[in-house]
Amino acid sequence: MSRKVQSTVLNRRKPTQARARATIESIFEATARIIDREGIAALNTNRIAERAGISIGTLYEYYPNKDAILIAMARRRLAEDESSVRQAISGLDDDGSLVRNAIRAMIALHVHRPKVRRAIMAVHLANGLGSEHVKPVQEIAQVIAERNAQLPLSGASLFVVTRAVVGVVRAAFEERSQLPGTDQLEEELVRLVQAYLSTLPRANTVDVPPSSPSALTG
Amino acid sequence: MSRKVQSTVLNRRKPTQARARATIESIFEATARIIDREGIAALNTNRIAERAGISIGTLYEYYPNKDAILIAMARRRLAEDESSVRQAISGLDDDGSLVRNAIRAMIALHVHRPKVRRAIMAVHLANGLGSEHVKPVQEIAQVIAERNAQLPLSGASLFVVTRAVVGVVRAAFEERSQLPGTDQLEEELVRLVQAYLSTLPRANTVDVPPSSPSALTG
Amino acid sequence: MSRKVQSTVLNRRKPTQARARATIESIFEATARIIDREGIAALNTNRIAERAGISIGTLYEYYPNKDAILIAMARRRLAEDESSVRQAISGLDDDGSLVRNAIRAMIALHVHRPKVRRAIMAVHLANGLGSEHVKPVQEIAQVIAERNAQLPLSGASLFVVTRAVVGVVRAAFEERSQLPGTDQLEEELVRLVQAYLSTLPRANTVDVPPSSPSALTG
Amino acid sequence: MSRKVQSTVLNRRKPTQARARATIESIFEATARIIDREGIAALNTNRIAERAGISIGTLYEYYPNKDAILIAMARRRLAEDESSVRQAISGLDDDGSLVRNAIRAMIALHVHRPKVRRAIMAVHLANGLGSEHVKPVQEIAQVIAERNAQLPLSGASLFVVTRAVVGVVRAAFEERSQLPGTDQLEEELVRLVQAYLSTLPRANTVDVPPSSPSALTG
DNA sequence: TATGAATGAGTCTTCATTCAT
DNA sequence: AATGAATGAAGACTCATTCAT
Repeated sequence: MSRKVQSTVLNRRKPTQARARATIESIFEATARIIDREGIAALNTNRIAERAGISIGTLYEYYPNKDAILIAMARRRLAEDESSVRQAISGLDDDGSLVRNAIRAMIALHVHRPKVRRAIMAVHLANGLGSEHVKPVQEIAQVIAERNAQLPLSGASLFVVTRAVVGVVRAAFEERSQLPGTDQLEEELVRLVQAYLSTLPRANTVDVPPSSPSALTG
Repeated sequence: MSRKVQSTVLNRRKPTQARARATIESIFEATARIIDREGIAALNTNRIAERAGISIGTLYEYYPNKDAILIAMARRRLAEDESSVRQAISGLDDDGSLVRNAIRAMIALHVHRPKVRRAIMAVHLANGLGSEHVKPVQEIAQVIAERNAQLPLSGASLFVVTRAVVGVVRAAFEERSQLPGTDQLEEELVRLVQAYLSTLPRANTVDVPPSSPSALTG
Repeated sequence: MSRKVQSTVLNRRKPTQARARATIESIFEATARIIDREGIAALNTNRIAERAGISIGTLYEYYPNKDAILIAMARRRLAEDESSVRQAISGLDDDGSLVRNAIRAMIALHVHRPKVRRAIMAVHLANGLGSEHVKPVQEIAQVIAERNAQLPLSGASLFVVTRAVVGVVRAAFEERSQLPGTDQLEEELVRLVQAYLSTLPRANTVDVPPSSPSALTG
Repeated sequence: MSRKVQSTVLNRRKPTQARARATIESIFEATARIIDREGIAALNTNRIAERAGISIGTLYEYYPNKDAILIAMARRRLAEDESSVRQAISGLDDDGSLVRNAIRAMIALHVHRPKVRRAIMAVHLANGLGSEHVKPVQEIAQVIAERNAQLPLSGASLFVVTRAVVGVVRAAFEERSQLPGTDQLEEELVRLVQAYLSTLPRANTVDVPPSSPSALTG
């Protein structure tokens, strides 16, 4: 991305970077649209380039291979997910609304193109990037842990709440059947998390210890 | 039509059926091994035939295309899963061990070649067979519901416990990180389910919160 | 067909031969039906056997390969064609009805499954059996020549009338458009042949010298 | 986008188009050669690409499948045929030479690789393109009709002359036997057509029987 | 004679990727 | 940087034919 650092004015690269960003955006958008409408089996680099309005050569100027595109999309999504949830719980105190807000934010993440999310996350995982997958979760957990010093969320417990929520949300969007609507889903998930946390051995007397909603994975 | 006229008319075709079953088995096993060792990207019909010790023509004698093999495997697995969990909870009363046993059985299902399970279930799902996917869960739920007449498990609640457990178990075997071992996993899941169920509005006064949702999918 | 000549009574093979004839018939019929309904591209030996109600092994007991079946069909048809036309003109004198009857007979040949006729004749031709293709024509020509000693039908003239009629009839059944019906076709063909023959240099004074209708090819 | 900026904008793509034309030509030529030398059974896309000196990928860049190549060849041939015959009769008056010239032109069409012509036309027909097949004939007929306003060529008559000529010419090149040479063929065909036309009911008193039916098909 | 499971060479076709312009 | 024609390895699938029973 920066091999040929030009010696000229700094703002001369701005248009270029802006253009690059636009190109990347069009690649991502084209990829997402194809997955969403035609399925991942119909995804190929030539088609991506075509739909993105660029040449196949240009595509390879930006990404060395097909998987790189999906992985980049997954990474960006993961980052966005983390910041979304972070923002949703920012400024919130440990008053019970923390869990609810985190859950609501997580559900919101899955509303948009769940098929695409699944596809890019699958590739991300299949490429051995499982660790990156979990990182955002971990980090959100830290935030929450800092705010609830007295909550001794063990690794196992954290894992369980976290994946339980993710699993339910994912399933809700995958199985487009007559299953719970978004609101009811939120209600039940909050109940699930609260119930689970309330059974955890407590360090002290805090009443309602919230959880790590996080678990942005998949 | 001659030479080896077998004793009965009935077993006249038995050797053929036995052979067919063996061939199918070898196809499944070869497929599983390839997925497990080389990843699903390395899976192709020629290789399956080769590893199965049959010709590519014979392979297509049994299955019309590659996906058909994966789908057949998924279906068989789903059936086996259902019967495993059914058996695990058979004869159990609603004394709390029901939930634990169901969960233990479900965890056990994922121990064996989780990578293969994921791959075949993904194809199964991707081929629009989501309904078949959910059926076993539904059926196990019936069994449990019959045993706990007073438990008013709403559709949404059933969905949530069910998918929560599945989600956690799946994640545990997918993310091969420093996550909970099998025993701890069981412990936490039982806690999760019991806690959730105990918060549900009850029809009557029964103490023990029942129901293993099982959720054998995925 | 007679490797193992049994030493027993002669009429013992009769049922066998009858059965063989029936089998061949079923093979021909199955082949024709497939070509007619699904096109020659859909024709394969396994399907022929299946539709004929015999095993693929039995099929190869009768014909050494796929083309042999088509060639046998073509030969049989050619023979039938010849005898049909022969019969149509048998006993007819050179009174003008000869041409008409021969033409009518030829048109009749094409009414039944023209698609099949085309397919088998193409294979017959493609296998270098062009000479057999022409033979029936030649033979009918002899018959006619015998009856019209004074008509000096040169080889070229014979070829031309013959193929002209065949060409028109074939086209009429191939191009299923709004083209002439069978009756009008006959009328025009008779006119064509009569007109052509009347221009030929004559040996003597005969008024209306008819032609060789024959040309059963294709 | 740079380096060799060609003079005009227009010819900017000309080299590309010229190359494309050359590639198509090489595909056609390779296909024709294979059919001619090894028969249509030996024709496959890999071999076409090889003989054409291009990669199989490039072949599919130009044509989506094997039949498309044959159909394109047939269409081009049909167009060439039409223009050849049109040119042969252009400027000719209705003096008898019109028929002879049209026939001569039609015979000429079949001199070059009749085997190839047959093969591509068969595929063209088999793909339900029969209407295209007949169109050139129809159009030439119009030209002739315009020049012989008083000739009331009925649909049936037109069909008959037309297919008769085509049938004879085709047979002459298909059956490579001891049949008429090109010159004699022309002679006989002219005689055939003239004779037939002279028997048609005439609108008025014109002596010379006109009309080359042409019939470029097949 | 009949059977039909098994064979595997042969084809078609796709698509990620390269590179000359 | 951008282009897009060309590449060809790879993979899905067919079907004529064989042969053990």
